[in-house]
Amino acid sequence: MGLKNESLINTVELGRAIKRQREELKLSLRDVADLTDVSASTLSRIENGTGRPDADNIARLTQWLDMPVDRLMKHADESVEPVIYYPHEATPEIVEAHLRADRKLSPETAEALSELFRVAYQQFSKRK
Amino acid sequence: MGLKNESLINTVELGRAIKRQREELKLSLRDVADLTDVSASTLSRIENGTGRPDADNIARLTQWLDMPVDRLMKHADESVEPVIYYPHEATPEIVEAHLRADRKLSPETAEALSELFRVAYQQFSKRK
DNA sequence: TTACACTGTTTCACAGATGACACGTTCTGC
DNA sequence: GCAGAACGTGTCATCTGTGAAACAGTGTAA
Repeated sequence: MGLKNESLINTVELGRAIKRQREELKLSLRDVADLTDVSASTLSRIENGTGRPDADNIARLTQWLDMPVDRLMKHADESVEPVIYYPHEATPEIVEAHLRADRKLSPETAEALSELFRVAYQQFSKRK
Repeated sequence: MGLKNESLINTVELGRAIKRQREELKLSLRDVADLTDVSASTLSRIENGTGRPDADNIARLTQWLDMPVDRLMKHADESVEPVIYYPHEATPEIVEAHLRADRKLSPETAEALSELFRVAYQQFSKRK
């Protein structure tokens, strides 16, 4: 899956956006610091893209930018592998839970598949 | 403006959403931990709403929930939203992953159930 | 020049989030 | 009954982001 050492959030992009907006408005680092309740030192680090800002500071700054946080997300759906679960069981209950949660299936379809799977599971399980 | 000691991110809501979804899918804490690359202990803390998760873990979990991060933001204008997400699917691939990972089933049984489910899924899906 | 105000950056002690691991409990199979 | 595994949670050493303050430059006015 995703590498652990690389952040899922594009903090470099955030830093650039902040600096652009700040200079556009001809504000100093400390001006923005006061406006956003982020310290000047931290703001400097963020603008330069060093480190990984915590959630609150990211929230304060995107709020000031009026930018949705999700725009900073490195969407991992680039990965070839969609979504795979590795639980420990595949009981009818679990399959049913998945089916009920599946937006693509109508409730009737989910119900029918659940029932079918349940019967099949029992059949196959008992012949062990 | 905003008080500094209170987070701008509704981590309690996040914890509740995670727990709801996890129990809906009947997954264990460690299952979700493996799926999201968030450690089990951290996940436990988040579900219980203690502490302030860092940005990466929030990103990983909202990504797993298929929930926009902005929905966790405490904007000045308050919105009331207990929203339920149903991001997951029950495609044959996913069910097959479950079956193969099921220690209680023999490989042959898992294979047979996978094939059966695959056929049934196609049948039911196409009749829309 | 001198003195002062401002800029962005860096230092540093500290608070707290993290994951590996251990713990106690509850299932589950034998 | 009895192991053994899986469950959620607690412990703890490590790591890192933080803000106050110090810092080095750069005007700017007397």
